[in-house]
Amino acid sequence: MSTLDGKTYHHGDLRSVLLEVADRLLDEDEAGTFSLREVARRAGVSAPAAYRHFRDKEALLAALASKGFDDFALALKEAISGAASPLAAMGQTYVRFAVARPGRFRLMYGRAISDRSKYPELEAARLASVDAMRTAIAVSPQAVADPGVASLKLWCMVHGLSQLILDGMLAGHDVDALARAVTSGG
Amino acid sequence: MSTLDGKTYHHGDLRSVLLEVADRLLDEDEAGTFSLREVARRAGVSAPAAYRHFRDKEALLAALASKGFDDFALALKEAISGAASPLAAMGQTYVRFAVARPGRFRLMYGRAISDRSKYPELEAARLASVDAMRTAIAVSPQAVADPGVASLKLWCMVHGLSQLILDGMLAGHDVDALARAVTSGG
DNA sequence: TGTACATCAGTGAACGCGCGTTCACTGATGTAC
DNA sequence: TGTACATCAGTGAACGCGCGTTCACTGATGTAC
Repeated sequence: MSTLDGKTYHHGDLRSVLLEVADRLLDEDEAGTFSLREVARRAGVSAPAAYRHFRDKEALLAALASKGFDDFALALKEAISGAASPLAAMGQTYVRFAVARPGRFRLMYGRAISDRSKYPELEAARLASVDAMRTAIAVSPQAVADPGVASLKLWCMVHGLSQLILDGMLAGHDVDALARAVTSGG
Repeated sequence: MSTLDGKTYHHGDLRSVLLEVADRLLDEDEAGTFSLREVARRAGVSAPAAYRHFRDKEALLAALASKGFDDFALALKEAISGAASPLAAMGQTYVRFAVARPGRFRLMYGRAISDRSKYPELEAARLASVDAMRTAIAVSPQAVADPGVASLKLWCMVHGLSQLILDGMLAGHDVDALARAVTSGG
């Protein structure tokens, strides 16, 4: 049952392994254009094996993106809670998250998944991260006239900054400094 | 020399035609993943013919993106000049430009062109549009403490908003209203 | 005005590639008795 | 404890596809004399 390298014919936890491998591939191939075959290859498994665990390639990407949003929401919540300036903390965390793993961020927000409504858990995970951002406004010590507009602005600002950095439009600038400038009051 | 449909063996202006066709394709295929072959097909020409006019597929994309930034800079300048609120005008124009033709916007700011430094005219065109944005701050009647930070914020905000709209994260909202909210003072 | 010739801008065929996915299959596992 | 059998989770081969690009070519054009 066990082969020399400890693998069995039945893999045991192939689904997790495929997700891990794909997640790592996102760092090599930021466009997220890696192939299912490549994922299977690196997992040491034949390509069709993947179809035991995912309906198709997009389903794998969706699972990956969901995980991304889960991590994202968690990171945002942690950063916000107890921070002297929740806005700044949130902004910095947002941008750092994007910059740390551009491929993952692009997958989360990009159009690689054509119809997000097919993946309810993905939408749920995404909304949890939106919620975390709203919280940053709500718990902010600065009084805000219109929380709705304020959080929209904040979101646009940190998202725009992240995208511009990822797309190389702000090369040569310090990421944290940019994030700080953008979330500074006013 | 003339065939029935008015075409000659030597096309005359194939380069322009290819660019036009590709530009139109950007509207059908927002990801910009259309193939060179498809462009040639629609231009009524064999695929290799394109190589008389572009080094490779990326060169065609770069030419397309350059044209996009030219149009963009022009639109921004026009919107700003003489506007009561240059900031709002600029923001609205930015977002409208993105929303009007998502494929083109994505090509301009995305990573379809892997090494932008290979296309100096593309960078020049892009910088012209950045300049237009700086102008919006400079000519703004509101006094601004730090024009550098202010224009960074503005840019991030309108770019982020554009991206979020294009990525379907703000479905159901009115684009102009969003743009107005985001560029409103404060 | 005619002609020889270089050059330009197309052509169809082909190369090599890797993809997503399906198929019929087989080895491994778990369970009922 | 043994065994028959259903089910699960892999396999290799294959399908059909379209891609970017190169090749040797040919038809069209422009120019020098």
